[in-house]
Amino acid sequence: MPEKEPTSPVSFIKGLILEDLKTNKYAGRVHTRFPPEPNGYLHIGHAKSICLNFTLAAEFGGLCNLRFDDTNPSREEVEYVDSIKEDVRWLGFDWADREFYASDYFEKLYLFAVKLIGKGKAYVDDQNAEQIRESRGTLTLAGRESPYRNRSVNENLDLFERMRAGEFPDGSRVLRARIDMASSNLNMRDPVMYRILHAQHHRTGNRWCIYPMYDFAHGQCDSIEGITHSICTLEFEDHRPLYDWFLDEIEIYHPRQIEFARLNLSHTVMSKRKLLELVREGHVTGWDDPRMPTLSGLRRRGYTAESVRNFCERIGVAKRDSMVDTALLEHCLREDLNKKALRVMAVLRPLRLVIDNYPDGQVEELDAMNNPEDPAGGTRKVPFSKVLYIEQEDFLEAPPKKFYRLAPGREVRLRYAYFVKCVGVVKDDITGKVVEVHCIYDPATKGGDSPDRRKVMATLHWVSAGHAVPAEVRLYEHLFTKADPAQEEEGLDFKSRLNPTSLEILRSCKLEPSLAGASRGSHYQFERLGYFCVDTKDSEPGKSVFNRTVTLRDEWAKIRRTEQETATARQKTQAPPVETTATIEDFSKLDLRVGVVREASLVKGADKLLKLGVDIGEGRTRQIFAGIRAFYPEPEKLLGRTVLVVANLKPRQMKFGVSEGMILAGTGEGRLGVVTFEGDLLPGDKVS
RNA sequence: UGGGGUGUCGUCAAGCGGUAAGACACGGGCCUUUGGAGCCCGCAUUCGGAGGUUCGAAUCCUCCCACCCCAGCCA
Repeated sequence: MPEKEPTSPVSFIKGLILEDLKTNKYAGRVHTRFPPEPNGYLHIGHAKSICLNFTLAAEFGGLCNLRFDDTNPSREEVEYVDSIKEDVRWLGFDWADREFYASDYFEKLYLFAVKLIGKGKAYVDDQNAEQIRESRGTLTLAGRESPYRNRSVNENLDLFERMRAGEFPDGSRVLRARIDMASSNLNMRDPVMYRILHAQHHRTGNRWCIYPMYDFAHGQCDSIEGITHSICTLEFEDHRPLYDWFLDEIEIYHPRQIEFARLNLSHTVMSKRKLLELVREGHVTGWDDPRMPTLSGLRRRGYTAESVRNFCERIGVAKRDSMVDTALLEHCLREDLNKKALRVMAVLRPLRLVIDNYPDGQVEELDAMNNPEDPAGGTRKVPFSKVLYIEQEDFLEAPPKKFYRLAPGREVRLRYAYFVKCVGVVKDDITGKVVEVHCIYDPATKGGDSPDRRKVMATLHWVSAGHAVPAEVRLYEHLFTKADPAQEEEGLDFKSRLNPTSLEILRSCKLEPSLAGASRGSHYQFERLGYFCVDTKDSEPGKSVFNRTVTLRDEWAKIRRTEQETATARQKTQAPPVETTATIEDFSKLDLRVGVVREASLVKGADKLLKLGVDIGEGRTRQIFAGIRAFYPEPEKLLGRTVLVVANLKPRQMKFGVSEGMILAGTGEGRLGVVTFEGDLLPGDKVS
C-alpha cells in the first residue's frame, strides 16, 4: 500500500489502482510497462504514456518495464529501438535491467497457441486475407464462419506445426481464435492470432516465420512479466474483451487493462504515419528536426526533460478526446529555463549604433549578471566600445504611441552600460533605410544607473561591434498554421497547413564574446529575445549555430498583433477593394531572394499554371504556382535555373495548393520570361 | 442502422447528492537595469439538451443530441 494518499488530484487511473490495492487484487503490487513498437521515433504523446507508467509505478513503490512490442518484423528496425531507449533515458526514467521484447516470449506464445488449439479454441484457416475480410461481416451484419473452422484438433495441431516449420508461403494460412463470428465486437469475430511472414526479425533473425498478432501477444506478455495495470490508449478499449478472453482461456495470471485518451497538441501532428511522411518528403530535415514534436526534435530545439515531464503532469489524464494548447508546453519550458538559463546578449538583426562622444579605441569591461533569478550565478565581463550593434526593431524613426524604445531625440539605457540619446541617423541613399544610428552617451550613467534619478523608457541589449562573435540563428515557429492540421476539410490534407515560415535562418547575428566557446546543447537566454541553444548537429567551434527554443513573452509583439488584427478587421468590414499599384517605396519592402528551381510541373486542370519547387536556402523547397505555362510549355526546362523570388509574401491558398511566393518575370511584346541570371549567387541570398 | 467510449470556462481538468478547485490562455494593475521574471485582481449563477426523483442534482433515473473509435494477416 502507498504510504500516503496521493496529494495531486487523483486521476481516474489512480482511482482504479487504489481500488485494486484496497481489495488486494494484486497482493499490493503495482507494476506497469511502457510498450513501444520500434517502428518510429517517440513523440510528446509517448512522453505522456512514459511519464504516466513510470511515475504511477514509482508513486506506489512499484516498477515499470520497458518492453518493445516487436511482433511485426516487416516494419521494425534497430535504429528505432536505440532512439527509443535514448529518449526514455533522456526523459529521466530508468528501467534498470527490465528491458524486454515481445520477441523474448515467442516460444511461450507459441505454446499458448498450442494450448488453445488443444482446447478447441483456435484453428488454422486456409482462407486468404481477402476471403477473411469478406466473411468478417460489417458493423451491422454478422460474419460467416470459415469453412475450416471445424477442423479436428489434431489437424490444427499438425498444420500449425507445419506453419512454424516453414512449409507454407506468406499469406496462405493463419491461426485464428475460435470465438464468435456474430459478435457485435468485430475484434471477437475469430481474430487472427498468427500470420506467416518469412521475414528477418531484428532480434530473432530467421528463427521464426510465423509471428503473433498484437492481440495475441500483448496481454500474454503483460501476464508473463507480472504486470498489474496495463495502461494503453482509448482505441484499445474494444480490444479489452479479447485481452481478457485470451488470458482466461490460456488460464494464466490476469493483469488489468486500463485505457486513457492519447495526447493531441495544437499546431502539430502526432501520428507516426504523418510524421514519417514529413520526414520522407523533406518538409523537415529529419525525425530530430527542431520543429518536430518528437522527443529528439524537442531535445534538439532546446526543450528540457524536466519541462516535458512537468507538462505531462499538468495536462492530466482522462478519457475524453482533447487538444492541448502548445502554449502550455511553452509555458512549462519557460518556467524551467527561466530558473536555469544563463543570460547573455545577442543581436539577431544588427543595426550599427555609433556613440559620437565616446573616445575612439576605448574599451570598457562592464559587469553583467549571469542570472538575475539566481544571485549565486555570479557576473561576467562584457566589452563596451564606441561602435555597437543593436536590434533593428529597437529603433524606429517615427515611433508609434506605445513604442518606447530608441527614436530620434530619445534616451534609452543600454543594459549594464550607459544611457544613450539618439542624435541622428544615416540612411541608405537608394532604399532610404536607416543603416546607422548616432548617439551621445552620459558618462555619469555607467552601469546603467542615473545619479539624478532620471528615467528612461526602455533598456536595450547590445553587442560591441569590434568584439562580436558571428553566428547563425534559426528561428522556429509552429510547424502548422492551423491548430488541428489533421482535420481534413474540403479535400485538403494536413500538409496544406504547413507553416511556410516555420523556419527562418538568420546568418548575420552578433553574439557577445562570452559565447565564443559555448558547447553544443547548452541553453542560454538571449536577453529580451528568448531562449536559445547551441545546435547539437550543425554547430561547429568556429561557426556556431543556435536554435531559438522559445521566445520570451513579449508585450510589444502582443500590442502589434492586436493592432494589426483590429486594422485588418476594420479593413474587412468597411474598406472597398482598391486597385493597388506598387510604388517604389513598396518595392523596398519586398524580400527578394535568389532561388533555384528544383521541381517544375504542369498543373492538371489549370491551363496557365506551373507548379514549381524553389530552393531559396531555407533547407526545404518552397511551393510556388506561377502563371507562366504559356511561355514555358516544357516546365522541365526550368529545372536548375536561377530565378528571383519574392520571399516575404503571405502564403496564398489556391485551388491546387498553397503558393509560398512569387517568381519575378519580365514582359515584352507578347513574350514573357522569368528573371534569371548566372553568377555565384547562392539560394537564399538577398537581392536588392 | 451494430458495438465500445466521451460530453464541466477559449484550452486542459477537479468534482463521486450539500450548493462549480486548479492550470494555461485572456483582460486589468503593481513592480522592474530584460516590454522578461515576480506579485495582485478579474475571468462558468452553471456543468451537451429536455424531463423526472430529492429539502437539495454537474453528480441518481428516463429520453434525446453531438463527437471519437472499431470491418489490417498494423500496433
